[in-house]
Amino acid sequence: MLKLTKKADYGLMAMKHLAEHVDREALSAKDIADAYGIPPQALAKILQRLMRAGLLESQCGIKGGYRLARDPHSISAYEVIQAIDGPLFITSCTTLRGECGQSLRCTVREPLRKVNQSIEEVLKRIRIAHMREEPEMVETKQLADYVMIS
Amino acid sequence: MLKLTKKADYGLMAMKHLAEHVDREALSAKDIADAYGIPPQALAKILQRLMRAGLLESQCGIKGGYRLARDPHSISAYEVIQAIDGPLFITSCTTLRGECGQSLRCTVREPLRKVNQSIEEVLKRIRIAHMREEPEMVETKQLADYVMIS
DNA sequence: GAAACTCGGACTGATTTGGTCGCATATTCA
DNA sequence: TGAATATGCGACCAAATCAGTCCGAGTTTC
Repeated sequence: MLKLTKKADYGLMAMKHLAEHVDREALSAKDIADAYGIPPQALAKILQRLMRAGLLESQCGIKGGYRLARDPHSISAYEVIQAIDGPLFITSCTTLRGECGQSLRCTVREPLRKVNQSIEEVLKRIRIAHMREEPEMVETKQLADYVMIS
Repeated sequence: MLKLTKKADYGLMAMKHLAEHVDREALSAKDIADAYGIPPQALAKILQRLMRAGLLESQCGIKGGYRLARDPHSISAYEVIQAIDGPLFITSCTTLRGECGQSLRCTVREPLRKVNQSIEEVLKRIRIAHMREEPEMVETKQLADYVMIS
């Protein structure tokens, strides 16, 4: 129903948290989990995925933990979500190979692919450094005026 | 993982099909299902939902079927999806009541709500009358320039 | 060497999704 | 009038996905 998984939510929260503490030492998965009431083991696996995707640096051992691998201004929500949940497609029939196995005569695939691109672009524009409770975004109504004029 | 359900896909295909045959008699669920290889019973239930949402008119009995209740230019993809899958939220914690039961200190809810609005607007702009294989859409890259300038 | 971390697969229960079945009602037409 | 063909709707089931736990590693610090 067009929603993010909880894992993706957790991942975004963790990344935002790390972005707000770039100065500090590395933060452990438990530290972050406790701060938001997230199940620690669940968050641990999520952070490992973000690590493997190159978004985080990790340090093993006591005093270890995670740290952003890049400037928080350069990390998009899209990257975080994709690292956790894999590639996102709005159409349920689309696969990585790009084809629609189910209905050969599917006629909505192409228009929805465009929608998919729009959503991707929106998510790519959102950087974790910008995620504040009151983000300075251009009113979304305005943006809509630039889509589907045809 | 941010994807439409198959039911929503089917619904959009059916609506598009009906939009292309406004001139004809009412089309039965089976007619449409056969045209795209959709399980007839599954599509029947979807069409009933679209009917209850006021997007379709139905006629019982032999020679019966479905017909668009409104001008296809006035029906958005958003309406179709919402009629089938219910209200869509990008955040997994958001409920109809608007609150995040899980993590009280959830800090990404507000930024994601804005993303949600953007997606809604995009889907509302897409009318089923416009859904062609090669839709005339403004390049999505352009639209992204209007989001998140902060 | 103990403590506190990360690393990663295996596993389980809950929820959602995709689809079917059956029965009731409505309409057409012979 | 009654058979054929529609919609209307709830119940049901199997498969997939999601959310979360468990456990046994390896690493670093002290």
